[in-house]
Amino acid sequence: MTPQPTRRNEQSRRAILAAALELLTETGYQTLTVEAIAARAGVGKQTIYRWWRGKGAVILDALADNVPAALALPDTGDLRADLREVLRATVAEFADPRLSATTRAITIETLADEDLAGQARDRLLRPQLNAVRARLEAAREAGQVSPDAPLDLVVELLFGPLYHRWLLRNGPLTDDYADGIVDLVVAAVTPSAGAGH
Amino acid sequence: MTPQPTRRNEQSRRAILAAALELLTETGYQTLTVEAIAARAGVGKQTIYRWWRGKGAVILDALADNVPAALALPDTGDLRADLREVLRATVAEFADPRLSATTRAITIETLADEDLAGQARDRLLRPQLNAVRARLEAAREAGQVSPDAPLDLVVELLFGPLYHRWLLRNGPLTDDYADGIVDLVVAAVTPSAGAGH
DNA sequence: CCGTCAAGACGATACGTCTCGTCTCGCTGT
DNA sequence: ACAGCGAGACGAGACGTATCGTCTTGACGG
Repeated sequence: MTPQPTRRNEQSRRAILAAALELLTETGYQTLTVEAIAARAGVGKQTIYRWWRGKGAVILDALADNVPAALALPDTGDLRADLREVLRATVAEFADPRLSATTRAITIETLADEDLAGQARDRLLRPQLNAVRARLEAAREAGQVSPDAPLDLVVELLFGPLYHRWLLRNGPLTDDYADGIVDLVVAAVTPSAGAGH
Repeated sequence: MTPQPTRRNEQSRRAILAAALELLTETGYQTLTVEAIAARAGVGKQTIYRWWRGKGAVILDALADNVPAALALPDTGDLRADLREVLRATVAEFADPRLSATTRAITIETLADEDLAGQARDRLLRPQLNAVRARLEAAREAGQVSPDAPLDLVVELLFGPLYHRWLLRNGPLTDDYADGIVDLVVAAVTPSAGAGH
């Protein structure tokens, strides 16, 4: 039933993932088919279905391969400036149609397929969120953030509105928008403001 | 080319929308087909394609019919309590598998089809956000919110994290989570805290 | 008034196309 | 020889279009 991974053809695997990424950026996710991936990769369809559950799993694998396991934020000592930089970068990524299409593709798959959601969360989303959380922890130790601020929640407060506006097309994604989010969140967690309940 | 709306059969229209909602809750969005809607409604396929562009448009119409054009939040004078109630209600809706499936369906369609995104935004999302914004304006006039707080952004700060966690399945949706968001946002906009940049 | 009639939406269904995922071939490398 | 491989045939099922005869509607003439 289950194929033996030791006999797997590494060349075919790489060709499939590369072809999937190419076709994704060329034609978009909706029109992407497993047969097209197989043809582009010079591979039989069955080789894809033998190792993946479908096109969603293939694309997730392809995207996850290009994401470093652990990434770190800059730490200039100025929390507001560092957060602005991260959110502005995310805004730029979402505003770029090419990159946006890629991210949107895997998000659709996450919505539709609960099994893939876990992998997408762990391999694509969490590394980004954890990096921001680490920066917030450093700020907390520096006394710039209230000691009892729920940092996981703060991270979601930063990225949640961004994803919300992007996914639901609820407005333009600009640097001013990113800065506005940062200002509000920084105000919420600044010690003098009393972020605790 | 375009059919005349005056000659439209109201019974068929209602039967189609009702059948779409029924099948949506019974079998889910992925397995939902236009042919099944037509069969359940006792209607020809062409009658659906005559008035809608596809199953996404049908479902959007069906959902929008059940949403009041203008809804208002409770105003007890306690901003924090009122916001908690709204976010707790939203959390409950997202946590309920039945209701969640319905909302998720139209969200998928919004992701995939840009034309539908506008309608979904105006008919489903905006009424909810505007109601919260109106409550925030009242709070601002009462001096509970900083005069220069960007209210549209504040609304997104409330709902963004909720949608983010729900769509990407990034954690459990609980009342505590809703309360935590409200506490942070209230801290960000409270006048003494200085929400301005 | 009321019968006639054309326009057009209706239910029903056949049709071709597309994609999916499975299955079946030889072929190849170990 | 055995298991994965490229290639592609195959059935299932959904899509969107086309076409059938029927039914409703509203305008017009007697």
